[in-house]
Amino acid sequence: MNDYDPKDMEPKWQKIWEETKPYEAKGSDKPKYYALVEFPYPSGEGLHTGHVRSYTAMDIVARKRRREGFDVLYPIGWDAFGLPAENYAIKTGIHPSITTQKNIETYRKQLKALGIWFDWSREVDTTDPKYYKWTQWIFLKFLEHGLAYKAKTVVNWCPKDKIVLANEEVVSGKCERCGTEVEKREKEQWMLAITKYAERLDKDLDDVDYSERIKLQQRNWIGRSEGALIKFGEIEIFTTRPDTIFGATFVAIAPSVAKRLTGKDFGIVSDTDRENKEKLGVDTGLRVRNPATGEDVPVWVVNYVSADYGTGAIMAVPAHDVRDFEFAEKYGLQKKYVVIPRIPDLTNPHVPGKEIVFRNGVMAIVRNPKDGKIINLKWKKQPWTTFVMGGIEEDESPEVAARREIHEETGYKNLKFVRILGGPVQSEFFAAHKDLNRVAHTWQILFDLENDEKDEIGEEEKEMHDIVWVDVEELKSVRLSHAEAELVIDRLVNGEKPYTGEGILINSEKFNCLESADAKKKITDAVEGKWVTKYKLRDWIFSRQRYWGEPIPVIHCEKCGYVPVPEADLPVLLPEVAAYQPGPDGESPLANISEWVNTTCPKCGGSAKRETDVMPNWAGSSWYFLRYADPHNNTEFASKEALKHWMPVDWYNGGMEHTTLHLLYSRFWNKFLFDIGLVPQSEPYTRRTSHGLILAEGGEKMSKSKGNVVNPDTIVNQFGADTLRVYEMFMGPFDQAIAWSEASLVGPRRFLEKVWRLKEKINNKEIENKNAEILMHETVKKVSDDIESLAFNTAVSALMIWTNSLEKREAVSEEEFETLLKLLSPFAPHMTEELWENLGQKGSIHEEAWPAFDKAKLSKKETVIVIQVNGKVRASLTTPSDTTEVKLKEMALQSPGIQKWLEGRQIVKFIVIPNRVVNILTT
RNA sequence: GCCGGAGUGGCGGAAUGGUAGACGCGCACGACUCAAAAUCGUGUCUCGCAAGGGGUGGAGGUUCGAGUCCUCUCUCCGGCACCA
Repeated sequence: MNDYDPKDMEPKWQKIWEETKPYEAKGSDKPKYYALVEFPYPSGEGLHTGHVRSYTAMDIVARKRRREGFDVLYPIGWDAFGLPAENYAIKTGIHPSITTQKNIETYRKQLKALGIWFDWSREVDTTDPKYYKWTQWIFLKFLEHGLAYKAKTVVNWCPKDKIVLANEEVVSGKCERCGTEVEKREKEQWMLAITKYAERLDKDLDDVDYSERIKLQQRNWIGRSEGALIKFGEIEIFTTRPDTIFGATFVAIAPSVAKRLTGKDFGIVSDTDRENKEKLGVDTGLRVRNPATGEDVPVWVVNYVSADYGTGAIMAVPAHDVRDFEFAEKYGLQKKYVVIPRIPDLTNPHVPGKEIVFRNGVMAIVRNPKDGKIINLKWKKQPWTTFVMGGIEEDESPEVAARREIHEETGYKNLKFVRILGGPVQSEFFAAHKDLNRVAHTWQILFDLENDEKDEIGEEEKEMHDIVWVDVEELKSVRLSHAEAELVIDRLVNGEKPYTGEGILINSEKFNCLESADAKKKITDAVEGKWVTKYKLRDWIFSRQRYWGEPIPVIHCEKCGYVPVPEADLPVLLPEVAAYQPGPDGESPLANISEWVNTTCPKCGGSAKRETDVMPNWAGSSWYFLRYADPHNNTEFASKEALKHWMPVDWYNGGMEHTTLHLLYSRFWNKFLFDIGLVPQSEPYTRRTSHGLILAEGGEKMSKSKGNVVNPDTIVNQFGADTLRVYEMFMGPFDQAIAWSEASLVGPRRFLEKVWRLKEKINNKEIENKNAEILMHETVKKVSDDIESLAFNTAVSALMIWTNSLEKREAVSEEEFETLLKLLSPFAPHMTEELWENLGQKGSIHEEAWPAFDKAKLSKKETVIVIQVNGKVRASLTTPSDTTEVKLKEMALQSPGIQKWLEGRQIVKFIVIPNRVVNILTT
């Protein structure tokens, strides 16, 4: 009975498909569909479960598309340059290409055993000279258009291994291999000017269908921001907050900028890439003019400004920037408040039509240092509790005003000024006792009581309020009648923090009372600054001092400089080396082969040296999707016709971890090739989605070192490829990380067995009844829709529900069974093909048209209506669909068990939502 | 610190503002069996004998009705991080 056995069935069909090649893209007249997954790095560990997740998902999409009438391209290849093969070569002396080819063989076998229908005739391999010839060729195009250049950059250097390390080889500042502390070294490197494309890489995201989190992550990475370039004397600074310029009390510059300016080394090292680094700085002695205030301000060299963002110089505004604040506190530099928050009192808002009256005020926080208690005033005629407060008179400083108010309102006279709590705020409220709308700029000042000595206060004041002493904890629960109470208490408890938000300008001469947003450009204009856009994105360091990569096709000649290798001489082949160790000065191992390095200059014919750096392993993957269109072309990287036919990629699925590097790099290459007229679209991918990580059973990351890696082969052997595929689709939402669960695999396996057994129930009768037919059409719709929205888990669930229902029946019609198989076939291609054959069908189920649903057959005859009384479910009712409201009301009242809820009550209202709910509201 | 995402049974997870827990795993009981496995059936949020009550991290709010919308808050995950 239970004779479902994938062991023979799966290899059998794989062999047949291998021979009939149903998966090859034809380039026919049918509409094209290009489905793409990230090609794997063929590591020694073999395929992992994450590959299966992504590849199966797109396999399902690709199969569905084919059956919807598309000519589908779903290719695969190998991103085969990379460190593991090279490190293995250093250890064993085995050439990386041998290791790589062996691994590719394994991957191929594994992928085929999963029944994924890749177009194997279009395989690409980035390490194949026929492929990397064109990677080199594209590099020469970059060079030709001035987008590849040499520059000195800082690299990670392991002094023991004498090797330049990739960032991923540096683990908490140490060499991953030998544990030696990594040093920073300057080195001349090839760069690609991706920053020239920053604006378009950002803006063009508007027009592509990437999931929001992908777009967001790319935008953050590109880091567009607008701001002003403003000259402080000879120093030009960049700021996004020109509205705070009146508070710029010094200028901070990066060490290299200081050196350039003064020729001196101040012993400060720029260290902007380490977290929680203590801020350090030295006064250069230079003074420059703040163009807004006209005052001279000091110039400091600091370690927290980096030379390569903006201009390497900033105007420091301690009152409104956390970093400047921290630095100014440490070195005792001046702080000036120029932007204050607007705090409208929501419980007591401005009354429209009433006069608006402005005042400068103070709020005095009077503390008894003995017990830490604070004075509150409890007002007698108004429901208010406040601190001591009042207006600042002409010629008064805030402190003097505060002392006067304290004396008037409390009688205390011996007070010690402690500190200003923070910058003033603008509160906006309706002053009921004066019948006016108040806009107040209020300083908060903390005083300690020196002693109890106090004068008698006036009768008038006494009548107004009582004095209450409250400790800080209680303060939080007192409902203080200040809009800014929360801010003030925070400043009192946690100390001052700079106000970095936008707000209203003060102390800014003619710009006072403007809003920040408004003031930014006005001030920039006034100081003759320039409004500019900046990006965080940096140019791409394109050199690697390694062996296993594409040689950079450039020759250096003493006379002619850097000369591109002529196109006819491409590819520059990776030479055989005796050892894979780096060169004596950390160069690539290629530097050790003098007969390869020494060559002649293509320009002047004199002696010259080859570039020994190779490309990063991001190079080959930056354009592989183009090569798939025309993988065997020997004269072009891909023909224009082929590109025009297949590009753009309609749907590209891959890992979230490639969002910022690979995805951005490949968009950049594609845009460049578009600009020089070699590819047809500016954006390579129409739609991009990401699958979630598959974690190990305990929720940790799978890793070789933890020994918790699940090998797909084991699962295929034990359960079959179809079960593995269905399981991975069913396990949870596709875009979320999820833990592997061996125990849960039996569910999908049982489901497939159940489908398998259904064949016993087939007869040729019509579909049994209307409900069965509805379920069929519902399932067709649900599965079709869910595949499009990557909701594979609920698609499988819908198939299970239908299967369970069919299984309970005596007999199943042929139409139902065939439809079920068709829907299931992209998920479980082998067993459905087998069952299809058993049915006596000619040809492959995978060539059958995708099932369509009939909209008219989706609507149910009967609907369950929920009856609520006062929002609580009290009964339910099966009614013909689309019963009218009036009828529903009637039926609801008559339905059993409802009357008792209505006894002794008056019905106030009916809420009737047809086909859903009747809610009866009573008194 | 900043920017995202997520918190629902024993577990993975469902749920256009309309019966919370679909589907699957696990578990319990039953059928079949000499027995077991497999399979099938029934049950499985929680308190309660029941009638009913409570329940989607927590506190408020909007609504006839909130897992879903709004405000605040806690926790976890991801990304960026002295970016001016």
